[in-house]
Amino acid sequence: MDQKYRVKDFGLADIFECGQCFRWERAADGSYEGIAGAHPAKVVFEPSAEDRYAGLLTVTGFDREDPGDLSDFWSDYFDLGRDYGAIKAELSRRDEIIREAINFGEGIRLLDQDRWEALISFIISQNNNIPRIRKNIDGLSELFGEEAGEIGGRKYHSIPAPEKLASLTEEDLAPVRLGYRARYLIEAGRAISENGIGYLDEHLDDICGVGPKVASCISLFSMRRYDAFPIDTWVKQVMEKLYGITSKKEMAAFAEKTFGEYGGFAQQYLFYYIRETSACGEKHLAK
DNA sequence: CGGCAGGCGGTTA
DNA sequence: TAACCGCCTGCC
Repeated sequence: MDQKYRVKDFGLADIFECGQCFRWERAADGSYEGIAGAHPAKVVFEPSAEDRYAGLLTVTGFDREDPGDLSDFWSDYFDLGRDYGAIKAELSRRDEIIREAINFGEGIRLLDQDRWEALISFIISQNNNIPRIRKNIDGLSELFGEEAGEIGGRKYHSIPAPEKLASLTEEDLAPVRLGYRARYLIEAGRAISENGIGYLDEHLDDICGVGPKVASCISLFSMRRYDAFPIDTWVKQVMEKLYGITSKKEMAAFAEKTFGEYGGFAQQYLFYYIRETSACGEKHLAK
C-alpha cells in the first residue's frame, strides 16, 4: 500500500547518506530501498519544479504480512511533523559558520528509528567503517532475523530480536564477522530481553559496548534526544576545519552553548558536509 | 607490511 | 579523570 506525503526541506540522499542509518540503498533512479524496523519499503521522492527540496514523497511498503495502516509510522519515521525550515533558520542565526553546511545538506531530516535497531547498529559501528557496518547488519539480519518482506526479488530481514540474540553464542555469530562486537550484541540481547526496551531510558551507558559516542547516537536517532551531539572522527575533523577547535571537550562545550537543543540537527549537517566534501569522503564514496 | 575505519573496555598514574 | 593500549576484520 502506497503512502503519499507532501513534504518540504526534504532530500532522500541527504537523509539516507548523512550517517544516521545503514539499511537503505540508493537505486539508479535516485529512489531508495530498504527496511525500517520490520517494514521493508521503496521510497520515491518527486521534487517540485520550483524547489528541489519540496515535493511528493511516496513510500511503498513490501511487508510480508499485512501490517495495517502505516501512514503514521512513515510520517513519524521521516519526522514529517517538524518544521526543518525553522530549525535551519535558527541554527543559521546562531552561527554563521554552519550556514555553509546547512546549505549543503538542506534536505536532511532526523529519522525516528527503532531503539533496538539503533542500539545494535551503533554498537556494530564502533571502530568500524560504513561498508562493513552495513554488511554486518545485513548478515546478522539474514542469518538470525525474521523475514520481513521482499522487494524486486530481494528478501529483507529485520534485525534479530533481543531474545534471539540472547540465545546465541559468539560461535553462532562468527559467520557474521562482527569481531569482538559479537559479545556486546549478545549481552545487549540479554539486557533487553530481561529488562525490556525501557531499560535504555535509564541504563543506556550501562550496556557493554556502549560508550559516550554510541550512546549519543542512540539517544539522538531513536530516543528523540535532539540536543545530543555525537562526536566521532568526522565531526572532529569538521569542527577543527571550520571552527579551529581541537579538543573533544571543547567541541562538546561549543555545541551545547551554540546549538543547544538543536545540537543533533547541527551535528547531522556538519557530519554530512565533511563526509561529502573532504578528500577522504570522496575517496570513501568512490568505492 | 603498517595504517585505518562513525570507539570501547581495561589498566595505569 | 585523563592518557594510553589492544582489539576483530577488511581494505588500502
